[in-house]
Amino acid sequence: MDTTTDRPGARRGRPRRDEAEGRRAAILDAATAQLAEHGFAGTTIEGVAASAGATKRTIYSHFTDKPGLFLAAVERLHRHEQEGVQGGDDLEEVAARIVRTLHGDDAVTLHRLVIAESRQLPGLAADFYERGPARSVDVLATLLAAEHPDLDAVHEHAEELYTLLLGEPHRRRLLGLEPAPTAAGALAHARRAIRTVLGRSGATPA
Amino acid sequence: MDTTTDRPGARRGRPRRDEAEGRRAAILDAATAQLAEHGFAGTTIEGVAASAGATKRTIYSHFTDKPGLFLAAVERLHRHEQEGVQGGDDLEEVAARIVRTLHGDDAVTLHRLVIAESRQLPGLAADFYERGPARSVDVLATLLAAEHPDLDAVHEHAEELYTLLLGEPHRRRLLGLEPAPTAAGALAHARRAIRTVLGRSGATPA
DNA sequence: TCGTAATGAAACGCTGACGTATCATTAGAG
DNA sequence: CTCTAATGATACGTCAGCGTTTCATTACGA
Repeated sequence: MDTTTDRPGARRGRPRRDEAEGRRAAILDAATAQLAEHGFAGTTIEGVAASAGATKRTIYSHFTDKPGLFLAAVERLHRHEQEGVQGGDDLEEVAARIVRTLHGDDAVTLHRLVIAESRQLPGLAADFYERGPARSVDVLATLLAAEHPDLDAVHEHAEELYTLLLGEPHRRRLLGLEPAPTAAGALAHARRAIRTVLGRSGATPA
Repeated sequence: MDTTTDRPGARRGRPRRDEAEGRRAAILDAATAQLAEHGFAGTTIEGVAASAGATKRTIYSHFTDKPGLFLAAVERLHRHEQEGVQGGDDLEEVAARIVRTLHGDDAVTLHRLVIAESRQLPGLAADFYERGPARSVDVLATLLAAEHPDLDAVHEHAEELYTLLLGEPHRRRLLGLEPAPTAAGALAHARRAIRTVLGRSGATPA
């Protein structure tokens, strides 16, 4: 259930260097889990503290207040996703990696969280879209243009491709209705999406 | 700002028949707005009461408790969406109506709300998917099969079509980044999605 | 070696929200 | 006409959670 649950007999006093680093990460882990499960309003600092084996004292000294903790957790998820969607050379390979990354637990959690709080924090939603979907579409557009030089409306095709790379499986992931796909499933999904967008005929295979 | 904000000099005592009906609807309107904006945990009964021009007394007598109010609001949104996605005869016409309905404020609010609370209420998420996306996919599959008899893997094509009918515009709607499309925009979007799924060539136009 | 920084443990004040109860008032039913 | 049901206005008890503070304790830096 909870891997980092309570640690009742924690030593008191100033922690060692390595402990301090791990502590901060443990707090963010616990915060991410709580935020994903209960949303911002439903998450309690004491719950995070208990789950991370820390105390409110430590959390406040690291993150100032509740919004600070929330933003730090979201920022970390952002970085994870961006690392998983970096460009490559082969369209099919990149598409498959996008499928795997975006259907993973971290990306789905981030996506769900940003949607849930989008009314409260419109800036966060805009930032998410720019750094996430919009950036992925750009990556796909570049590869599409390279592999299919005579394709028109490249950006629109790239957007359709991105939409299909998520598709209903991703919606069901957002709703918590099914687990992440396997690597093989992700590749098959990516191939199918590419074929659909390129018009089944394969339009000018490079 | 708020159309139904406070009504300080409301008459006391038992309301007339028509008043009682309108009151219940006003409470659900206010609850829906608050839930969409702040989520379940962030919504307060007193806030709903103030916004609806009612009192907690009335709300509790109608809906028992906070979850009861939440479920009633979600149920009403569900019915609205289902009314807007009923079957028709023409694929293009039905697809365009799906685009218009699902990009509308009510459907987007419902979608966002269910995603936000999906961890807390998995049953709600499953119910939403069955009554919403899954049902729409079935409607589309029936029309696809009728208009394109030699199309294979009809259900998979219908699912792709549904995904494209939402697409990135719908994701941006969920994130609150853009307004609902116009009727003309929805029709163009539907046509483009159909063309993409049918392979651009138009595959056996009926 | 010694002072300082960072933490644990625990308690505190405060605010806000849920759900209930009381009293006054008015529409509807018999 | 009388009695009841449903509401407004208001206050209340209770509890949870935020952010702070105090004291004890331990690693780190000069």
